[in-house]
Amino acid sequence: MSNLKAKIIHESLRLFSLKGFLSTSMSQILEASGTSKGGFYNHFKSKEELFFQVLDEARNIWREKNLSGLDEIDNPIEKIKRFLENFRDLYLKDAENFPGGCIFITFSVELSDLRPHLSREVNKGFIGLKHLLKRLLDAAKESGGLSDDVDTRAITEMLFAGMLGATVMYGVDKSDANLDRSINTLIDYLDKMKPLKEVS
Amino acid sequence: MSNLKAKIIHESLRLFSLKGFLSTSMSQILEASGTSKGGFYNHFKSKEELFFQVLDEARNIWREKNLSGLDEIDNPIEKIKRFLENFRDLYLKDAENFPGGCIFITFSVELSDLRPHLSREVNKGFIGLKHLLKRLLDAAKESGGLSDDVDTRAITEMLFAGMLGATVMYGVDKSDANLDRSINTLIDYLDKMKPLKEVS
DNA sequence: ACAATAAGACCGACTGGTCGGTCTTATTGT
DNA sequence: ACAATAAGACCGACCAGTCGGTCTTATTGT
Repeated sequence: MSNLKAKIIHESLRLFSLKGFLSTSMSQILEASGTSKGGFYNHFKSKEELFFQVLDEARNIWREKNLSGLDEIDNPIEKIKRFLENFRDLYLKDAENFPGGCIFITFSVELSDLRPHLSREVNKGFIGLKHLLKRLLDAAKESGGLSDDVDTRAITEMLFAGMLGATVMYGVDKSDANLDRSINTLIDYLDKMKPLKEVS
Repeated sequence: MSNLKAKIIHESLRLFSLKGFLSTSMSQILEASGTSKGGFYNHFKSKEELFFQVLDEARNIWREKNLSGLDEIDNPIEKIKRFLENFRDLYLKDAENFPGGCIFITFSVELSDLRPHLSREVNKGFIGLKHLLKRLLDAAKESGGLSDDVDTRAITEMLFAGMLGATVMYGVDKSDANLDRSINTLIDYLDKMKPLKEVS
C-alpha cells in the first residue's frame, strides 16, 4: 500500500473518530493528509469506499488492543477480566488512533438512520463482540467457573451494555476515574457470579 | 406559543432523534412542519436557537415519562426500580417523540467535538441523572435498604453505564428482548445489593 | 548506456447541487 | 389602516466528485 493511501486512512480514522463520517469533509481529509482531490481519488473511488477501509483499519486496531495477551489465558473468566482491562487501559485511552473516542459508536449512532448499509457493517462488530462474551461465559459455566444458576445471556447483555455505556460516558466527561469505576464494577460483578464453594 | 412554533419544535424533535442536529437540514424541518423560511425565522433567530428549544422540550418529555409515579413511592430502591421500568417501557419505546432513539445520546455523540457549547448543555442532563441515582442510592444505604459495605458511587456508574449502553444497543438492534434483559439484569443487580437479613 | 515509451501518482480548477440565513414582498387577521 | 405572519427569491459558503493535465518513476528497445 502506498504511503499516501495509508496516511489518508490513518488521518481519516482520527477525523472520523472526532467528527463522524458525515460531518468530516473531503477538504478536511485532504488537508490532514497533505494531498489533493486528485491524489485522493487515485486511491479511492469514493468517500464511501474510504469508510470501509477505515472501518477495516479500526477493527484491526481494536483487536490488537483488546485481545492482547488473551490467548495466554486459559480460564474463561480470567479471559474476560483481562479483556475488560485491555478495553479500559489500552483501547479507550488510545488517543493516537481514536482521539474522539470509540469510532464504532460514533459511526453507529450517526449512521443508523441515515446510511443503513454503512451502519449495518458497523453493527456486525457489536454482534461479534456479544457472541465472544457469550461463548466465554458459557465456557466458564461449563467448566464450573461460573455458578450453575446464572443466565449467561443476561450477563452478556449486562456486560456489553456496561461497556457501551462506559464508552459513551467516557466520551462525555473524559473522566478516567469514572471509567475505571464502571469497568471495575463490571469485573467485581463477574466475580460475584462465581460459585460460592470456589474461592479463586 | 403559536401553533406553528410548537409544530416546528415537535417535528424537529423527531427529525433530530432520527438524523441528529447537524445532518438535519432546514429544508427537511420546513417540509415536515409545512412552512417556509419566512415562517421559521419569524419564530427562531437561528437553527441553533431551535436546538435549545428542542432540547428543552425533550427534557420535559423525558421527565414526564421517566419520573411518572415516582413520588408515590417512598422506598428509594423501589423508586429506582420503578424508574428503570419507566425508562424501559415508557421512554425508550416512545416512537412518537423519539422515533430514532434517545435524542440526548444522539446529540452528545455527534456534537461533543463539533459543537462543544451545544454538547455541554446536553451533558448537564447526564450529570443530573447521575446525581439523582446517587442520591437515591445513598438514601437507600442510609435507611438500610442497601447493604452497608456497598460503594454507591460505583453502583451509580454501573447503573448509569448500563442504561446508556442498553439505550445505544436498542438503537442498533431494536430488540425489545435484549433491552428487557439488560434492564432486568440491572434491577436484579440492585436486589442483590440488599442486606442479607432483609428479604423484601 | 541511453533514449523512447508507458504507467500512474498527483494537482487544482471546475461542476451541479445543498447548506444556513437574509430580505423583499404578499397575505392575513383585527 | 396596520401589525403579525408567511412566502420564496436570493446570497455566499461549502459539499462530494470529475477531469484535463503535469511530473516522477519504471520499463523497454536498441
